[in-house]
Amino acid sequence: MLADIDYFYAQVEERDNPLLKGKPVIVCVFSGRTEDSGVVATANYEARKYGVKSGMPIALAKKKLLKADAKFIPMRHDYYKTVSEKVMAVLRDKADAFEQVGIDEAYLDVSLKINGFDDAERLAGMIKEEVMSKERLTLSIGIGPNKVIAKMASDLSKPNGIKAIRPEDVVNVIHPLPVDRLPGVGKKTYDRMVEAGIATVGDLAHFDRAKLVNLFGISLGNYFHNAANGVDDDLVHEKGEQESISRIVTLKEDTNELEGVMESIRPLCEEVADKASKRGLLFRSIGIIAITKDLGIRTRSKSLHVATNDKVILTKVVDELFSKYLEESKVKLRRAGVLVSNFEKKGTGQDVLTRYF
DNA sequence: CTCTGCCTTAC
DNA sequence: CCAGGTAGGCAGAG
Repeated sequence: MLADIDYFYAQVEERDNPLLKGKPVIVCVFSGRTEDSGVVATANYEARKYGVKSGMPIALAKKKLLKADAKFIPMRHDYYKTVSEKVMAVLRDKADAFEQVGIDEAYLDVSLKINGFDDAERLAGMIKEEVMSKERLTLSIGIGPNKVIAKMASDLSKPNGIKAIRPEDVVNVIHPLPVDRLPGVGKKTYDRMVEAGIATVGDLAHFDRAKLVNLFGISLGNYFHNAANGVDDDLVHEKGEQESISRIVTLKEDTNELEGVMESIRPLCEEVADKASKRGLLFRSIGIIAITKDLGIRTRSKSLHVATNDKVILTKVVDELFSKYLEESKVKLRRAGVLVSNFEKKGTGQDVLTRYF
């Protein structure tokens, strides 16, 4: 199963404020640069009727909703996180294997506790009821013989639905769909596929596997071929440790000056170092993220010889990386960020003083 | 094989 | 008109 909380952030806001019911609700990330700068995180279905979508500039969403009584609400990420944890606890409890994906989705392997797809549909209904009674939230649940099919089934069931795709129906259900409904096919890949004459999932299924590998690489090429044929042997497994920690901000104004950037960046170095320390992690790679005024993304990074979590070292390396970057680049920066990765668990890595004893 | 930089997806 | 955080793959250079 793939269980997905419907229009999550906006649904939580509706739940907590009945006055919002029936109105377009848009949960926004305001960047603080101007009154309306920022993007839409989630919109409820009322707002979607007007063409409002996740990732859209808030200013554009407001334009589309000029004549509607729409509510624009600032995102409360920490709160949604705690709500998510409660829902996930219910879901995890129902599965033999569990894999959370993002804040509002999870795969549940329930093969061992059900007997056939009818039974799985009953279980999905019980899960939805339990989440409704405990958290007052609706879910959509897709059921299939593997993860890709379960995911596609959940998309077809939204909102507040249950849909099972049985093995014997897989091909008939997915082959007519446009190829970008296959998970992993985004805008860029879709354009390339259309260029190659692939418009539907069925087209993709019948496309030569070797050619797909040529076009998209060995890993993606084989994934596309198998998935389009309803085949996916990816296991449902609990995610491992986090592999990177990053923070990024929008600058007050576009700039090309080191001090202007570092002013905004230094607090982020602190936060990142603190977060690593809190988790008992030492990082060996330090990176910067630069987003130019035309929204292009540049990154620079550097690996250290010895892992650290020292914010002074972090800040100094970040300063050097930005200094070097700003010398090379001409375009002004709109946003800037810090990333650390290549973690070692504190205490298990090499200890310079004691290692040789 | 490692490091680096970039691309792409997705929530 | 434009956030923020994380993952994973690929390619080129060393």
